[in-house]
Amino acid sequence: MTSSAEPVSRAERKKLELRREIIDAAFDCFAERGYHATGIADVATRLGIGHGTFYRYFQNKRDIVDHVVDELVARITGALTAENAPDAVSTLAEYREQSARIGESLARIFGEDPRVPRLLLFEAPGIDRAMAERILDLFDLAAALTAAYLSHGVELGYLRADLDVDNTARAINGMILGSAITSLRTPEDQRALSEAVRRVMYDGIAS
Amino acid sequence: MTSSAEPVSRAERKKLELRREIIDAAFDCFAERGYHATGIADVATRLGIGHGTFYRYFQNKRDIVDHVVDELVARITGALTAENAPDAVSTLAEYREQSARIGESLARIFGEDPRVPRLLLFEAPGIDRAMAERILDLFDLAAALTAAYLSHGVELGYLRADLDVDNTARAINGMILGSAITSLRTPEDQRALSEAVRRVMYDGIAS
DNA sequence: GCCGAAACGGAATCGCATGTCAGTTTCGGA
DNA sequence: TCCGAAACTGACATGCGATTCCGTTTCGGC
Repeated sequence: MTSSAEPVSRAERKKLELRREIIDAAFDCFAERGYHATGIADVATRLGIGHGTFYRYFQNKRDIVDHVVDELVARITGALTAENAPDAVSTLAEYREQSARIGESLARIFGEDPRVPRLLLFEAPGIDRAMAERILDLFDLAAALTAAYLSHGVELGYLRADLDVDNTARAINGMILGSAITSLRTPEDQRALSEAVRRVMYDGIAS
Repeated sequence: MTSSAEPVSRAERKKLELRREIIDAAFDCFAERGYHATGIADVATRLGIGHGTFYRYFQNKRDIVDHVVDELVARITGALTAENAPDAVSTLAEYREQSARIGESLARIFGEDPRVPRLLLFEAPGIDRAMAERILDLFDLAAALTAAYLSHGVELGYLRADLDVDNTARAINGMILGSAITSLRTPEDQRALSEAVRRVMYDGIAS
């Protein structure tokens, strides 16, 4: 279920492996020096390959940044949805636990590796209109998930009946976004920050 | 008190005027097409001047974006501090009013003109390390102001005594940031969104 | 070991935006 | 009206980085 047809040939595997290494190297470069400041040659040099080789794996510079972002988006949506269906819980305690769990994994993805917020929030939006839209789509997706989560809480009676789920979802996601950005400078007190977020949230939305 | 020495000569005034028009045109271009996608020639053409003239007013491309950002930062810090000293209020009602007022003016700056969030949040961070730092500095400044504001509320007893002012300030600013980003796609329900933010805030932090 | 195909590398190409500069125009004062 | 200074202009020089392309190397099968 992970992938349709596993490549068997030895060469095939090597190829896929290099392809992956290129994506990783590009991620590094883009996050460190910025998209516009890194040349294809930089990415190639980092791997010790000729930069002509790059073009055997990707169409062009724009192409690869899409793949890099694909990966990050997949990682994030994975964390957001994995075993975290909004209707998987049915007690208040479980509900809070789940929210803590989601917060944890998001904080891990964004907080443990500063390259992630730096690329997604700082570099990507300035690349292109299309890329900016992708990032906004990601925000919308997150907002929709959070809203579904809140809706469920309202239905179960854990949250205020008059809660404006859509806008509150955006507000909450904004707090998380703020945490991610803060983590760029202050990777330390991630814990205290997410505690503050949760505190604002729950003392605010609990019925 | 606005400026030290007013230029008198007719020519001087013309010069300053053009200088301003260049900044405005650059702002337009950078926000619409993006910093990297706009050339000096684009800015010049928009004003109907030769692009060589541009260099009589600004050192280079990097120079002007700094001036554009200067202006926006000034506008924002102005809104944040003008007649909004955290200790200017002494009743809960006034306190809420002030928070509403600050929220209003921020929402106006960011919401009324999508170029502002687009440039500050989407374009600027990807220009440069230095520019990214400037944006982070702006966040830090805002966090400090919000924190001071919260501290005052705690002292007066309006807010929870155990409030983690610094981190809560970041969380709150995150909500505002989220609103600004949302406004890029949905300029309509700005009202409902800021109401949701205030609701989360007050029902969360009031003692 | 030999061969053909596929992968690789990096010199060469190409386009483009920045920044310069020398000729031209504008303008204020005499 | 004339003059010199300052402002303006856009053709040009430059540099840089993305992409191409072809000679070279590697590799798997025989």
